[in-house]
Amino acid sequence: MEAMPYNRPMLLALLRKHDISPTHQRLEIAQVLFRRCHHLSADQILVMVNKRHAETSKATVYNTLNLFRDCGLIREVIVDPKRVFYDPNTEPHHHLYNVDSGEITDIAADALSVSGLPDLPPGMVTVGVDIIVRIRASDSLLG
Amino acid sequence: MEAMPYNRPMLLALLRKHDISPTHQRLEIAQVLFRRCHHLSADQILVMVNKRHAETSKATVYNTLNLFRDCGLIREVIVDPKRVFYDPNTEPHHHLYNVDSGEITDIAADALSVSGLPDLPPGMVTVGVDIIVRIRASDSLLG
DNA sequence: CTCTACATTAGACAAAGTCCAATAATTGAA
DNA sequence: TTCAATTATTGGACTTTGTCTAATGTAGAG
Ligand SMILES: [Mn+2]
Ligand SMILES: [Mn+2]
Ligand SMILES: [Zn+2]
Ligand SMILES: [Zn+2]
Repeated sequence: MEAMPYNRPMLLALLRKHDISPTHQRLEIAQVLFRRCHHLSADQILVMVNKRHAETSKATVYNTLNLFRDCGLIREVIVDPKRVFYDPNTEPHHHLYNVDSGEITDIAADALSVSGLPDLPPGMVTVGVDIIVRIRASDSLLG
Repeated sequence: MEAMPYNRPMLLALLRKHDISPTHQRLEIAQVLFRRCHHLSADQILVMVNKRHAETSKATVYNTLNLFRDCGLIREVIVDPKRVFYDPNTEPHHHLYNVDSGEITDIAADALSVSGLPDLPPGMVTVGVDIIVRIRASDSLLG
């Protein structure tokens, strides 16, 4: 896994490499996504990006996340029916999901192996294999 | 895996066993869920249950699905950010998800093995491991 | 600097799901 | 069987996540 780009020049180069016009808003959103390698929802990103000055709209956050996703810069993590999380790590990997807190943690793909995947129907191809390990505190309700 | 209950008496017994009052609406919903062992969304169930006569409200469908889920009669399948699917098969198993058509197919748990799951943080316990194999037609866009 | 293509925006809209307070059904005890 | 108490159902308001649109703003090639 390569290092994440931290600073403006690196982010700018990253966007240019993907033929994305590096607007102010896109750079701000990229910075939030790539600086700390977290799993964030659109709403969390909207708040973070407008922390200093309100300068990015909800529509732009969604536009940008969809653009970055389509370009393969980020990927979606579907673990919570209430909202999508965006993951700056596009290397194959899996997730630990704390169902109480909502916290999402990476599991390296090479730490983990799956065998016995079924043959696909003819003419079908695998887009990806997502493994989600749902965890909770052992003393929480039901425990 | 045991056979699914088809008819009214069996469904009635199933609900009673879980201390669920077997109302007309709950029996209709159970019948839709258990008769054909599909993965259905709340909206699909609402439509199916009201096919003959409109007799069950949206609120009741959601109430009932949440009740059945809390009782362990069904489980949720989280693969599509747009809606939850409900699965009458609560045995451990995994899913093939056709991202184009939305079709969900079961993968038997014993067909498949995962090794290398990480140690959990102390005091944490696994609720479940979900594996989703996302597939599409090899000649679809991008293919 | 100008022009054009592209990006951003507010706010309307849509869909999934929850909540509420009024009504209706179920149930078990009398 | 009756009846009161409990529990379930309901329409519709509400919330949240996300998309769309048409008006405005901006970037950057020439
Ligand atoms: Mn939802
Ligand atoms: Mn959604
Ligand atoms: Zn991740
Ligand atoms: Zn299933």
